[in-house]
Parts: sequence; structure tokens; C-alpha cells
Amino acid sequence: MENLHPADETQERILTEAEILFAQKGFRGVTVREVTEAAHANLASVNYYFGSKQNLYLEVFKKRWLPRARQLNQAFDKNVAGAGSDPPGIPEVVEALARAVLEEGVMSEDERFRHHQLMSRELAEPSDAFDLVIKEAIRPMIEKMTRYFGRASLGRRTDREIALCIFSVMGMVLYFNFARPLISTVTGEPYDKGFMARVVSHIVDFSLYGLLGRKEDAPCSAP
Amino acid sequence: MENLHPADETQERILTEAEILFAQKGFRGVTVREVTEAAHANLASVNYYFGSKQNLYLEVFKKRWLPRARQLNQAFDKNVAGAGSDPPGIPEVVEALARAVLEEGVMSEDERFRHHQLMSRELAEPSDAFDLVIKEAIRPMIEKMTRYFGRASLGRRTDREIALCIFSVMGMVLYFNFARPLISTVTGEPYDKGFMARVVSHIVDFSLYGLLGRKEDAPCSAP
DNA sequence: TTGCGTTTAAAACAAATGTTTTATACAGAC
DNA sequence: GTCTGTATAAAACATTTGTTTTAAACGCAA
Repeated sequence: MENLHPADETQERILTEAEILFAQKGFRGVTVREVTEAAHANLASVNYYFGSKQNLYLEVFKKRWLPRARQLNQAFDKNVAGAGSDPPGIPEVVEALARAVLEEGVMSEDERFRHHQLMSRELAEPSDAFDLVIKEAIRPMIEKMTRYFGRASLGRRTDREIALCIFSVMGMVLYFNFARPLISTVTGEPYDKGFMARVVSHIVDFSLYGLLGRKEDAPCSAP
Repeated sequence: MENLHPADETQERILTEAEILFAQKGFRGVTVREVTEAAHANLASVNYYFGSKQNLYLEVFKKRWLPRARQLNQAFDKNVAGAGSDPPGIPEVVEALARAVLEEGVMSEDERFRHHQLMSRELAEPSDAFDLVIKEAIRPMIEKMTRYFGRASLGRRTDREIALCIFSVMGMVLYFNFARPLISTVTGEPYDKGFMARVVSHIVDFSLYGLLGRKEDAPCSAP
């Protein structure tokens, strides 16, 4: 009744190659022929297994993107827990987020890049997958951070201001992935592991203290 | 030898509609027929006036995007000068940038949105126009800010760190345009003038002091 | 008026692209 | 062995899309 190996493998190969290509060039920029050739599958197999190109795109998000989003979420939790302080302070939460999203963790560098490329595309030009991205990944992350930040009593900030702060941190994180061509061109530096590590510590520092907040030679908040 | 009105107007109409559509859907997402119909021009007119669709795209950047980029640059200068302090401090520079880029200025809300949409697309997926965007708009802005920041002696930061700071500010600014669907959906707020004004003051505040830096009840840097 | 250069209009083309159809191969059930 | 459902392969189809071609309209100078 069911053929075990070859069929499933073809589906998987298609999903894998489709995600790579969709991330690189967006839905419209990718042809079905491109996908099937990359997956060493027949042209008709996309419609055979997924019904349509549009549905293949959605399936990439459901089968590939979502699980990774959950991994990132777990990594975030683990980073927060691993920071030691309970309840965690703002610095711990921000660093946990930046490291979960930017640093080498459960997934490879390439995988992480693709993950954020796909997300960025949906944020800029929402399609079928937008609701899924918001509901399953972004909103949970935002709510979690809001809880942490609320507990830590962020000055006199209102909930509304806290939301803007969270967007700002996420914005920087996404931007350092999103605008790689720009950053590489302008700085002349390759986007390697070392650079990424510096970016992480920069984002944490900038998010916490901004341009002026911390004076290393004259600390203010800590006694 | 030259027909004055109708021809030029057709070219202009095509450029206008092409920019709107390219900003909305990207180069690949727009068809020549769409552009010419929106511009009330004949299908062949794009190739007649611009040679090809690709060249029309480039021409949109040269004829429309670049002049606006220069306007933004001038608005930035004017904002810095108008801040009063000479040499300007970091807060003045950051606010001047945020206001030039985000607030109602020389161009309309829609125009500004399109401008950043086009730029974001080039940053994420560089094409012919990428070099032009970098050379004529982004790099000058970055160099200008580097000079300002250098003069103001930003703590003990190296040039490299200053570059990351500038990218962070630009990242937030771009992100608050780029991810409008997300932000509107999550906050439930419309993207109107009032919201924009709050975003500007948030970005300035966040860029300067981050999440923890400034304690309003116990100012640190100012005596 | 006649001729010329420019612009617009309409049709035609060739290539690309998502989808469907048809045929073949194969594995397991009866 | 035969039949049946599934997977692959190849061809065909109907649109879409960038570009080119051809024809007509218009303004203007000689």
C-alpha cells in the first residue's frame, strides 16, 4: 500500500531544495523546473506531491520553517535558564535572544540564514505563510519577552514602549542578517563566525546601553 | 525636432507608475503590461523609451530614487544644523537622522515609504541598482555620521564599533518601515502620523540609552 | 502638399512557466 | 500470473511575458 523509501525521499528533496531557492529568490523568482532539477526529480512531481507551487511554498513553512522556529524558541529558553539569575534580568534576556537567533546553535550557519531570509520576505510582503509566522514564532517570542521585561520593571516604560523596544532589538537582529550584502560591502569584512560573534556582543551592548548610556569608566547603575 | 508635451509626459508617467509597482512587488513581480496599463501607455512604450524592463528599473533609481536620496541627505544636514549645538552631539545627530528619514519632511508619507521599500529590496537582493544605492546614498550618510560620531568621541569605541552602531540605528529605522505588516498586526495600531512620531522619539531614545542606560530619576552623564 | 522624424497603436513572436495528461515501471496483494 | 495502486518520466497544453515588428497618426519644415 505504501512505498517506503523512494517516494518520501523525493518529497523531502523537493522540500529541501525549494526552501533554499525560495529563500534566495522569493516565491515569484523561483520556477518549478528549477526546484525539480535541483532535487533531481521530475517536473510533474511538485504538482503530484504538493498540488501546486503555491502549496509547496506553504508546505516549506509548515514542514521546515516552523520546526526550526520552535528550536530557536527552545534555545532562547535554554539560554535564559542557563544565565543563572532567577528571575532573569534584562541583560540576560537580551543576550539569550541574540545568541539564540544569531549564534551557532542547533542549526548551521546556512540554515539560520535561510530561516531569516524566509521570514524577512514574509514580513515585507505577506503571503499565505504570514499568519503562520506571526502566530507560531513571532508573537510567542514577543509575549515571552514582554513577560520577562515586565517582571524586570523597565524604568517607567509603558507596555507600548516595551513593545517598541522589543521590535527594535528584533529589528537589529534581522537587519544584520537581512542586509549582509550592504554590511559586507561597506565594512569590507567577510560575514564569518568571528564577525558574527562581534555582532552579537554589539547588539547586546547597544540594546542595553545605546550610544551613551554606559560609561565604562564611570558605571552608573551598579554600585 | 522635439515634441514637447506628450512624449515626455508618457516617459514620466511610466517612471512614476513603475516605481510604485516595483516598490510594491519587486522587479520580478511586476509585468511590463501592468506598468504600461497603469501609466495609460502602450505596451511597446517601455521598450521604446527605456530599451528594456531591466533598464526601466535602473532608470527609476537614477531619475526618481536618487534625487530623493539627496533630499534626505540635505534634510539630515539641515536637521543637524538646526539643532543649534556646534559641534553637534550624538543626540542631535541621531535625532536629525531619524527625523530626516522617518518624519514628514520634503516628501509625502507614501513617497517615503516607497523610497525605503525600493532600498530594502536592493539591500536584500542586490541588482544593477545596488552600487548606485550604496555609493550615492548609504555610504555618504555613513561617512557623515562617522565624522560626527568621531568628533563627539563615543566613549572608547573603535571605528569598527562605531560602524556597527551606525548600522544598528539604520537597521531600526529601516525595520520600522520594512516590517509594517508585522508591527501593525502585532500592536493593532495603524501606521499613522502619530505612531510615526512616537517611533521617532523611541528610536532616538533607544539609540542613545538602550534599555537600561538612562535612569530618568538618577541621570548619570549630565551633572 | 510633400517628406521626414517622432510618437502611439496593434499585432505578432518567441521563450518561459505552471499545470495536466499519458505512458511506463514497479511492488505487493490476491 | 494478474491486477491494482503508486511513483517516475516524458510530452503536451494553455498562459503569461518581454520584446519586436508593422502600421498609422501627428507635427513641422521645405
